[in-house]
Parts: sequence; structure tokens; C-alpha cells
Amino acid sequence: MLPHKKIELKLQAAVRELLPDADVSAVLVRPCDPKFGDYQSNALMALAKARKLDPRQLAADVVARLDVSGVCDPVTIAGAGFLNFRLIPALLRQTLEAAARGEHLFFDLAANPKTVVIDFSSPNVAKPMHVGHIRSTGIGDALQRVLRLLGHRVISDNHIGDWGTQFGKLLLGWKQLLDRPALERDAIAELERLYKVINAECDAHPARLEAAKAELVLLQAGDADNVAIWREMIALSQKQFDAIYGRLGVSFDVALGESFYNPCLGGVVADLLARGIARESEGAVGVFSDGSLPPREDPFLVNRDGEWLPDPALVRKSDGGFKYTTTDLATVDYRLKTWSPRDIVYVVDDRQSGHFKKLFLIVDRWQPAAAKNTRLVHVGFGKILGDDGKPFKTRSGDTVKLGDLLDEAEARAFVIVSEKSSDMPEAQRREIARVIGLGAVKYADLLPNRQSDYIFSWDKMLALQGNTAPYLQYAYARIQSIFRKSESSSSLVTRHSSLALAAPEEFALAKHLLNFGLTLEAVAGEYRPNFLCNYLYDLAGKFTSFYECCPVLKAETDATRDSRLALCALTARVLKQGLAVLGIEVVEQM
RNA sequence: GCGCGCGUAGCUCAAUUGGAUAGAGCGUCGGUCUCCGAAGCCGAAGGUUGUGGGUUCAACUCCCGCCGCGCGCACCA
Repeated sequence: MLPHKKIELKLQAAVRELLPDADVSAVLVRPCDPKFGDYQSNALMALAKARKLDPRQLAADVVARLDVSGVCDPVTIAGAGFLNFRLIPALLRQTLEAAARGEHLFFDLAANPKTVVIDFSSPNVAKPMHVGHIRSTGIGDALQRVLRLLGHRVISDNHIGDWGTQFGKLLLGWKQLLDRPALERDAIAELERLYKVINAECDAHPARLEAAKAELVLLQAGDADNVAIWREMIALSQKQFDAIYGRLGVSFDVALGESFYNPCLGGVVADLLARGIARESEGAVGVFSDGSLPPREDPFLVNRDGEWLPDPALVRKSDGGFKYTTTDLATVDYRLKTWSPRDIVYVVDDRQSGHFKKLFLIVDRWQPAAAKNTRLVHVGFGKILGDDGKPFKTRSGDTVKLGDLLDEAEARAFVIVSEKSSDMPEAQRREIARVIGLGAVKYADLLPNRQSDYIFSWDKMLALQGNTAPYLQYAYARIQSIFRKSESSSSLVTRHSSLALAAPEEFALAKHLLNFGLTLEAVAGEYRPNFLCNYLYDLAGKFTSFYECCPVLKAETDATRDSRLALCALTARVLKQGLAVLGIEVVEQM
């Protein structure tokens, strides 16, 4: 068990002894400014406030019952009631040596693993994946990797858009305008062309729209020809998806698209009607406010001219068709029944927050028992903007295709790598450029607080200075360079090393290594990968400071050399593992 | 109009249950390679966290007003 966890357990025990009925789940420690110690807890101040106790007195009473011998120096109370903990050097050393022996990598597996369904990426059939899919795909993939590393059970699900009204137009286009050779050259481009042409025609001519609707009705009725074409469009799209996911290294446990739930939709609406959750209105069926929330907080109400009017979530259109709310409800139902998850996480654009707010409230009403055990979470994110502050587009104003974006990332990285390492064989430079280019794009997307928009900048994401993937990859490559120059491999060195920390830079690096697990838990708890980005950037910074000040191979004594080699190896392992759960690879040289 | 979100250094972004002196990078200025990768490192300058109130021992964080920007507002997803 890592030191910070030991402290937390002892602290919680002391609080429970003093206040037997207190909820100690929030009694935690966090890393703090070194001048105060290694960890601090401010939890007692909140506890004191809630119970109207004197915070300093509570802190003193807790500390009197707190036994952290063997873990920390005597605990000090500061300010309004902070507890400051300073690790004893022996425990720091032991923790690092155990890690060097491969017994852990500064994180503990979850004591209570949870089952989490993560819904992300969700591309549409017959459309190219574009820049808009990076965020959902990258954040979702990072989350599934972090949760798995911590020992949780994850079901990642790609909810592909393979059903809906757009197929009426696509079928009409396929039957009347399909250019077979073009389809074979670039299936997605041809499907996109068909859709655009028919869509424009439908806007102009009601008859065309009727024809498209007729094709849709046939498809929904199971017409053999239309179903066959629809299946072919899905297969062609899947090839595109597979190619992109292959490049990105992203995989899913299941990919249950919208069509999978099609047979359930009628039943969902019937059930909602039967339970009085939904009702008919103007020929459609919708879920209306149940009045349980104040109007201002009720998403099923909208204010017009000072009057609160219904703003229902429709589950069936007046023409009998279903809406995506209906599909989403069927999907929740399936997930609850199939996996009984603790969380269902939707990694979807923040612009859909209103939809999810309604969806989650409907689930609460529809399946109150299951909803009590499952938390539905909308992990939203902001937009990607161009340097003009408007949504990121190509020069000609089109959406940026994901494949093109990845190509450009690799091409730009190749130019840089070739410039810096001109003596390397081209094949090696290509491979390095692939890792750096893809890593740069992914990292730039994971770094900002996910709720905010960010401005896409090739120069910034590919720079070696600042908080970028190449900077982290460079730190890793430098460490590997040390091991190439040393006699021993990193695993051999570390396995037999004992740590002897002396310089402040060594302590700072060593202590930061200990916080890896804490950071992973924060990522998993709040669904925010950027915490890990910032941790890794700090780690690389602390490593380079150490590297500048503390000669490794030229250390004064063998003991110091071995100790520093061990620190290097541990740093490399954490960097590699940390980047790996962000979906980013490393290279030995760059 | 109503709702949701955002507003932090010149620029791009951080800031983990409200916590201790709001941090980075770019840009600017100044140091640093006969020494393990200088694609690096060290330092300086740069802030009334949009604005006005409130709650608190403590507010970028919570509450209210205002200003500015973005997004969403039944029968697309």
C-alpha cells in the first residue's frame, strides 16, 4: 500500500474514534507545497464546519489519536486546521525500492472495483470521421485505459450511428446515382456525395423527399433489397472505422449501433405510456415534466414571456418514427440489464448536455430501482477551434477529415524529426514521426480541461518546449539514452539497486513518482484525463531538473550512480505507463 | 426571450471534496554546451482571476446582480 493511503487510513481511524458517526470518505490527503510537508489534509476543517466545532481543537483532538509512526514524522497542525505530514525517508526509500523490484508502479489496484460502461466515439455510417471525433474518441479511450489499469471492469461501447432518417436519402441516392468505380476508389466519399446531392434535391423538391421517405419506410419494413444495401453501406463504413481506430490504437469491447436497439423502441414507448411517464401530444408521444423540480431547474419546462410551458422529450414522432431519446432509453435499459454497471459514462459533446439531462431524469422515473444503483454521467467536452477562434475547418471551409489530420500530423512530425536527426535511416524517422505526430494530436486534445474549448495549433502541439507529448517523449528518450550508454539494462540495474537520495532534485523527483497512483485515481474519479497530463509534465520537468543537476553515469560513487540509474528507470516506467493510458506511445530514440 | 456553459499574465492554457504565496508554455529581457541528448536547463519582468455585491477562518472555485462571448431551445442525431 502506498504511503498516502496508509496515512489516510490512520487518519480516518482517528476521526472515527473521535466522531463515531462521521462520514470519513472525504477524509483524504493530497500532495502539498514541500515547505509544509509531503501531504496535507484540509478535511478536518470541513468536518469541523459541518459539526460546528472549533477546527483547531478538532485537529488537535484527532492528532492526539493519530498514530503515524513508521510512516511520517510527528504530524503538525497549521493555519486554520491543516494537518501536515512529512514522510520518513526510510519509507520513501522502501517504496521506491519495491517499485524498482517490480512490486508496484506507484499505484494500487482499486479496493472495490466497479463496472463502468463507457460510450464514446460514435461515428456515423456513410460519413467520414472528422476532427470532431477526436475528442470523444481520445478522452473515452484514455478513460477506459485508466480504469482498466486500476483494476475496474470496463465495457467500452461504440454506439455507431447506423440507423435513422438519413438512410432514406442514402438509399435513394444509391439506387439512382451510384458511381460504382468511385465507390470502389473511396466508398465514404461516394456515399457522402450521394447524400449531399439527394439532400439538396429534397430541400428543393418535396417529391424527392417523399421518395426518400418511401425508401426509409421500405428499409424499416425489412425490404430485402434495401436491407442489403444498408448492410453494404455499414460494411464499407466499418472498414473506414477500423482503419482509423487501428491507427489510433483504439478498441471497443462492443459496438452496438443504433440499429441494434431498433426492435426495442416500440416496447420502450409502450412501457413509458403504460406507466404514465409519457403521453400523446399533437400526434407525437413525449415525456413531460412531472413537477418534481422547481421550474427553473426542470428541463421539461421552458419559459416564454414569463410563462412556463412544456418542453417535452419526444420519444415518438407523429409519423410513428422514433427519436434518438427513444434509442438512448433502450440502450440504457440494455446496459442496465446486461452489465449492472456502477456508472454509465457518455463521452459526448457538451452541446448535448440538455439532452442528457432529460434522458437521465427519464431513466430515474422509468427504472427507479436500477437507477439507484447506477450513476449516469455525461462527460462533456468543448469544441476545437481554429486560430481565428471559430470552429476548426480547412482553408476552404470544409470539416477536417480525421484521416487527413493524422496524415498531416505524421508529415509535420517527419519534417521535424528529419531536421533534428538527419543521420537516421528514413524508415526509423518515419516510425518516430508516426509516434510523435499521433501522440502530439492526442495529447493536445487531452491536456485542456475537457469542458473548455481549445484552439488547435500544430506548432504548439508539436513543440518540444512546454506541455506537449513530444516533450514527454523526449524525456523518455533521454533516459533510454542513458541506459544505452551504461553497461546495464534498466531492469538489471533497478532490480539490484538500493536508493540513496541526497540532492533536493532527487527527493523532489522521488516524491513525485509516489503521486502517480493518486493522480490516476483522480482521473478515474472525475473522468478528467488532463490531471494525468499535468502530472506527467511535472514529472518530466522534475526529471530534467534532476538530470541537469545530478550526473548519473558520472556520479561520484557507484552507489550514487546505481541509485540515480534506478530513479531514471522508475521515471521512464511511469512516463511510459502514463502515456500508454493516454493512448500515446514512446520511442527509444527521437 | 428562456436555459446551459464560459470569461484567469500581451497570446495559448492549468489550478484535484472551497485551502496555505493563482501556476506553465509562447513572446520579451538575461544567463547556461571542452561535461550522461542544448529538441534542454536556470533566472527576471508580466495578475484587483470580466465587473459589483454576498457567504466563509479561507473564494478562480459557492450564491445574487450586471457586462461580454459561445451553445441549445419539441417531431435531425
